[in-house]
Amino acid sequence: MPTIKDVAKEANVSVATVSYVLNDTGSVSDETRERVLRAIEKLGYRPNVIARGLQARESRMIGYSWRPVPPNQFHPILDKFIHSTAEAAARRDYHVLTFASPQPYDEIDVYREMVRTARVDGFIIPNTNLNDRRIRYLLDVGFPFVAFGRSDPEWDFAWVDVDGTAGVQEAVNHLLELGHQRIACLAWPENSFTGRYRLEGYRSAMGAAGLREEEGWILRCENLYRAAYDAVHTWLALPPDRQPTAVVAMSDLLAIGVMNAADDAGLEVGRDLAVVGFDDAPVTEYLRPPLTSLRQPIAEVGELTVAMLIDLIHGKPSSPAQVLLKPRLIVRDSTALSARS
Amino acid sequence: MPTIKDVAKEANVSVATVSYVLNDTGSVSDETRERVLRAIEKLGYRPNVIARGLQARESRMIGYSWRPVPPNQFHPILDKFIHSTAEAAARRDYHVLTFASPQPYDEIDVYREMVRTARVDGFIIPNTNLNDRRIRYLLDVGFPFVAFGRSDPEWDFAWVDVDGTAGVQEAVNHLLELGHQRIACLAWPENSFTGRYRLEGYRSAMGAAGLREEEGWILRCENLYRAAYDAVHTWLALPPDRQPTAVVAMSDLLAIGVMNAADDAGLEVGRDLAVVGFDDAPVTEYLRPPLTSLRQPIAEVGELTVAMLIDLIHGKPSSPAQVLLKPRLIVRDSTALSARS
DNA sequence: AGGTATGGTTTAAACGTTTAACGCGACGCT
DNA sequence: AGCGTCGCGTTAAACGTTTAAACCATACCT
Repeated sequence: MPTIKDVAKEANVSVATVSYVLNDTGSVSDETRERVLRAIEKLGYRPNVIARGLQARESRMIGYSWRPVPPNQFHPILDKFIHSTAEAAARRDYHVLTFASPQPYDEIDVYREMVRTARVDGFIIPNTNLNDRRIRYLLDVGFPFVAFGRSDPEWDFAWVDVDGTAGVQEAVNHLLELGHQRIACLAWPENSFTGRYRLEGYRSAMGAAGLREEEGWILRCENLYRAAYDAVHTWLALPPDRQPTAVVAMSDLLAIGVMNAADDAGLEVGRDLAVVGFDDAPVTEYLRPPLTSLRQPIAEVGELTVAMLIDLIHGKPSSPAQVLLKPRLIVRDSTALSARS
Repeated sequence: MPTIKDVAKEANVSVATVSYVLNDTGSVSDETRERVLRAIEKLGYRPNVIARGLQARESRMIGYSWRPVPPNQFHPILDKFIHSTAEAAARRDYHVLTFASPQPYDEIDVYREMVRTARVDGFIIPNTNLNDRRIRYLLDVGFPFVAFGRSDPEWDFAWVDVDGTAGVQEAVNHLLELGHQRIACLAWPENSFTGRYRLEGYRSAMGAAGLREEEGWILRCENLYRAAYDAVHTWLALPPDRQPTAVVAMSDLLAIGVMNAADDAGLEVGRDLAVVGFDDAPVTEYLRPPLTSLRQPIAEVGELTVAMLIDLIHGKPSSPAQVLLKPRLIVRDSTALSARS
């Protein structure tokens, strides 16, 4: 690989002049600039990013890690998210370093190592939770990061999130418009922060419609197919006049569990039971019936996250510091067929 | 961030001594070593990887890029693959830089830029094809890489691949054992190299069973749901005694298209028509009926790819240079129910 | 004429490491 | 006593950049 010295020699100037031409700083005569550019062209020279990084004390790398996807589950948006962040970063001459998070308890070690060795200039933190240790650590050491998701309201940091409350509200309103009154909600455990926002959307939309919260309609479970499947039987054990005719699930995986259990119980999904999922995983449109779901604006999240992070890295305050994006309800047959009967 | 100089000052030695302690080279007395280690501990020092990289002329980064997943399609194994490579790399003190491939024609530009700026020490090249320009380029400039997938047989390079031929053979044999004789194949277009290997598995298994290749059983289409859906109607237009009772599809997405089309045509998948997919996407087990599919040993592919690549980066010849792994047939109800009737 | 801007260029230090080369005292051998 | 050898440590150069500072014409101003 040619270095800046080779270029300097070729163009008969000092390395400083070459550097000035490269960075468009200093003052260089047109004639010399031409000569340098020709030499660069001839040698196919490109500046070494490592050497630049040492001098500038930056790596131009953004760290991004996610927990391994448990077997039998899928990560509906990972590929889109990585792709959009990688693309957004590249446009600004940054790159994304994806690393695997080990188990939560020594997760911080990996972050700390990246910070101390100057491997990355900042982090994207997905999948946040209340009292998130990663966020706590980064705030403590004052290292740049942007979270995809919210955390403790008292903590002041930059984040981008998708408005689960508004999303689920929209889903519930959609069901109400179709004539549903007995709408159930398959929620996540109490400790899920994201789940809280989404459940809040269910509650407020039901309340706004003047429907009181029925005993047994809200069920909580882990994000597991089997748990969703079983939840349906709990609902079916309710007295017929109190059985839900529609279900809003916190994720597509749960929605699939609901759909299959309903099918096995002899209900026709979309007619006897409306189902709404969350995430709009690519497969939802191929399910029978196709699943109505809330699509997250992932490309936008990626772009924004990166833009904000790079501002922070450069010491700018990143405005705005918090962004809440609305998901979009994609209506398909799992709800559309359910009649206003 | 403390530097090696700070440590040296703290321990009252020269920076060279600190470096020797860090790398376990040179000869350092136990007493001095202790002193240095204490200083390192006290300051929380970790060597700056950029500075190390400049000195060693390496980035300890592995580049990995994939083409964006088209809308309405899914990448069944991306998350597992990235995770396993990231993990394997980290164990060897390397990291994975994921970047987004632009359109194929200027894809090489991105690779060339990474090579010239010394951003990465090597590449993982997924999704290979015949006459792959990325491979051609890297061979030409002699830059280390390992491909996930094969390419021109005349080209000599390191690769890891999953044996599509053996996989589809296993699928066909499984169907034969169940009593199927009229087995169709939904293949990819001629220009798909991976598709060729898989189709070859179909042909050889059929041949070995003494079944002649029936006109119209093999259909080719792009990897699109709609195309698979339509293919079923082509088969159903065959005379009843020549209609396939089983289908092997090149991907899970195609298999889903087949399942849905069969369902809509009044056939019961698993009984009237057996279906096999490829990839074992996480959702397959939740389909109705659950889809029999070929699971790729992704974790192993990731581990091997990284191990081989790092050997190459260090100038070792990487033994073995080519690895073919067998996929495993995961039998589910989409075939299991089809009776030997 | 002498002084001061100004434009174009070079010199050299710095970024944080590694490592070859050297220095030096102690030890063992003849 | 003189001479390697060895163990332990330091000095200094190097990796490929950027950039402050210095330098040197030339031109301009009084």
